[in-house]
Amino acid sequence: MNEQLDATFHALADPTRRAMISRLGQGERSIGELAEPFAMSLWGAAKHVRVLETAGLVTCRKVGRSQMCRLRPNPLAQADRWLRQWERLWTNRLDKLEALIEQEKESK
Amino acid sequence: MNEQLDATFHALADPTRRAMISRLGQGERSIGELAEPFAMSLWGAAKHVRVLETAGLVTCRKVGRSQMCRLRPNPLAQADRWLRQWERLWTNRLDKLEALIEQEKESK
DNA sequence: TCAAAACACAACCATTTGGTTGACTATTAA
DNA sequence: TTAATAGTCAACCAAATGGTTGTGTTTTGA
Repeated sequence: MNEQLDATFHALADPTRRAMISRLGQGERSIGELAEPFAMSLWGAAKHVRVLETAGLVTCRKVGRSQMCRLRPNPLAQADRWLRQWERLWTNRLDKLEALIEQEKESK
Repeated sequence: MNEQLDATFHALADPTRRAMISRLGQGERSIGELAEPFAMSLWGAAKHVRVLETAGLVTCRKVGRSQMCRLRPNPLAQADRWLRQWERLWTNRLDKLEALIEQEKESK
């Protein structure tokens, strides 16, 4: 249970892996496609994908000679829940959520 | 900017540090008080506090011979914003937030 | 059939992490 | 003044991280 949070936050702590998640947000991608934007070997990228996979953030399935990866929703929701616990403590105002969603638009 | 997210998620990826944050949610604590629940040297605990501090999650001020630490709100809000970006993509329903807040109550 | 593509795997490397200990400094209390 | 308390610091250690290369293996396309 706590290990899940460990793995999730650890997986998110690397900019390469966050970029991969962003990429996967646009749809299924192969490991090669995920590796391509980075100056990194294929095997290096595959290890990042493996971290995301063992953290439960991503699932992969074999399609021909490619490994197609896609996002899984549940684990981030758990991490988000943990964070929001503190946000609530600080703000004490739930309708601040609206303002955050506005900021999110311009940051993406 | 991205380094901030790196540091924040990395700081949160350790159960000891998350427990320290929980403790600090109840109010200011000294480093010794933060170390006490763990079977860990004082210096080990101080290093965890230093990670939280350099990630900007915590600030410390010297009070007598003690170092009093307390939470800072902003960085977690940024991490939360990042996570919610994906939650939105998956759910496409903003009012699911209410259900998550319900779950949060029983988990704490 | 045969070569290239997409990946798996082992082995290796440098750096970081999470932890320790022992000696030191500064503050407080008796 | 003296002794205990709270924390700092340097040095060290084992294990994990993030990366590489070289060598397979499987699948596809020509």
